[in-house]
Amino acid sequence: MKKYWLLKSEPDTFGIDDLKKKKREPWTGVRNYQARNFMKEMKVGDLCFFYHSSCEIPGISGLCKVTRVNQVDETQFDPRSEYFDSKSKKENPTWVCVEVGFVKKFKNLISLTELRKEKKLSKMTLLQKGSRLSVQPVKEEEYVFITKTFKI
DNA sequence: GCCAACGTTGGC
DNA sequence: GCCAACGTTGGC
Repeated sequence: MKKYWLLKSEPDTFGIDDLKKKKREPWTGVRNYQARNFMKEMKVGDLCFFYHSSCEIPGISGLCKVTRVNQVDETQFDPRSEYFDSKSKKENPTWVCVEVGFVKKFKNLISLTELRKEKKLSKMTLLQKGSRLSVQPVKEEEYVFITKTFKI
């Protein structure tokens, strides 16, 4: 059963255009257990909305798909990385991630403001008050509604 | 195990 | 840059 997800990224650091250029990218830098656990649930072929956060117009910028699962996030072992984790052991890495591949960039970014206008999306995790998870599940109905409602 | 203090996220 | 909401840390 294919599942749907949403991944947040700051476009100034790594946006949909960067993924388009690189084609594939390991989703490193997640340092929240709940977010990591969702990545552990992902299967190859699952689709993920690519969300731009902390920027001028936050919103969903495109689509990507899971291309590899259970990847070790190497940044946890790099002392120069901002994601370095001194407590993580090579033989049992704390942080694992998935690799994602570019699928498409939406013709128009679906802004957070537009998403909030949709009553059918009111239960969406992204739109809940105080929701900061950088990796979150998206219900199939939500995925279908969004891809049908907006010109992507 | 509680909880205050601190750090981070992310919209505005 | 502000600040609300949430997560983590560490003393007790």
